[in-house]
Amino acid sequence: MEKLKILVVDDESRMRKLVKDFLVRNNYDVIEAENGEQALDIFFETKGIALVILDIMMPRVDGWQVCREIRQYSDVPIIMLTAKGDEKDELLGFELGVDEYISKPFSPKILVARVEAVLRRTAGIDEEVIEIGGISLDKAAHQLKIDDVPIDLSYKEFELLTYFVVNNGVALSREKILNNVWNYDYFGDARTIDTHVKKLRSKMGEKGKYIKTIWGLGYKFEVD
Amino acid sequence: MEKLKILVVDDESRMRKLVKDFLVRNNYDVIEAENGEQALDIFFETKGIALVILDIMMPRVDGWQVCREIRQYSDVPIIMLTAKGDEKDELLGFELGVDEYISKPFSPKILVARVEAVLRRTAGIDEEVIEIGGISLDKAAHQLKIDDVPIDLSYKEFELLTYFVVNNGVALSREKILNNVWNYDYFGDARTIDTHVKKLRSKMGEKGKYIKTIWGLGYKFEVD
DNA sequence: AATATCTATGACGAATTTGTGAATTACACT
DNA sequence: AGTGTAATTCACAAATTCGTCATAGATATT
Repeated sequence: MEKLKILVVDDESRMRKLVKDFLVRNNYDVIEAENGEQALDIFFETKGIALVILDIMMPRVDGWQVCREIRQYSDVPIIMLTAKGDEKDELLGFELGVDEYISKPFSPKILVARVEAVLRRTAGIDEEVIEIGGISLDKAAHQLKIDDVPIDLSYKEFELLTYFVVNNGVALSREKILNNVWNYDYFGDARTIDTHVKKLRSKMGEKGKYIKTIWGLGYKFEVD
Repeated sequence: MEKLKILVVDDESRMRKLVKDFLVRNNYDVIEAENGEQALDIFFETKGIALVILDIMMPRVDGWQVCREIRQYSDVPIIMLTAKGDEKDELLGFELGVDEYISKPFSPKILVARVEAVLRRTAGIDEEVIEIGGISLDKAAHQLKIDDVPIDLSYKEFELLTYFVVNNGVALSREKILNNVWNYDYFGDARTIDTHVKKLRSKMGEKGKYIKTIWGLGYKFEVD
């Protein structure tokens, strides 16, 4: 998965650096803006910003103003940096559609925890679909689509294919497959995997060849 | 629209009364519990609780424990009442899936604002009429129409069909269906779902096929 | 090239799951 | 209590899946 982009807006460079450091260390991609105008410019010119962290207190165009403008066009989650315990701020913020608050001063852990909570709440909802090489696996619907054509799989077939796709490019021994797709208490014939692979390949048509046989070992899913 | 039910859990009756008053004044229906066990009993016996407000500090079964137990079966939004500025609490809470915090002491406005923010975030699907593929479900009137022809359903049938439609395209296990359409304390035969599905399908005529069987898993509502 | 080992495939049947009609129970309203 | 409706359970039929096996084919090793 790609890194998520977070736009950090604060007029104090010291504060920006602080926030950025924590986030970068947690594998986010951070873009900085040092005032409101710049923030809006960057936001509307940059695609795929997953979250905006806004300081309220900024000269000329303050955090509220930035928030309002963004909200006219976007539902991107917004976290506000606020002075400790200012209730009026929080109330205004909820009306403007702010997702979360962080009071200064804050600890790195709180920062990261709230960022992740917000992202989980917003983006996390439908991360249930895996797509690769024209193959789409919708875990929620338990549905395979190949080039947007729905293809019915049995329960086991779906589980097996999901396991293959999640481990894209990794060679999997039969034992490993049994332990992960079957219950641990299954002690039957490992050859049953072959049979399921056969069915998968035939149901998947042209794309069936993505399930590769590794002689003497097992199988590997790989898109050319 | 009906009043939303909020479960308030706190061992101090003074605090419960305080919270209740604010919420009642804002047109919520408040249920009280004075300890963790009672909270869990009430929660799992009462249908349609839209939000739980939990005090962390309670004797015997504390707020965390209650939160954990609820989260095993339900995604109901949870707000925690916490002592001011306790970071460790917040961090633990995010892991447990807490939606929001309110530090004591708090003002009525903050309380109501956060409650509404959380409900707005989660309760999103609250339309009166759901329409999809020629099927129209009027929640208020408890009436199904198929191609504008009214069709009478029993209470359970309507609830079940609503649950299917709201989760359009999502595979639902029998267990999940039981937990959401039946009360949490129903421990009867899951096959009763089959019977209701049968009746639904037959009453829905041609559109009955939208309720699909997922062999070895459960059911899925999906319009082709 | 011969041999041994591993994999692919089609067919079959046991086991499991689901569909369905009928019987039973629960429950509200007279 | 009696009636009628809805909800649940039950029993059996129908459908589907899963694993095994036998055989054919493929790959590596000598």
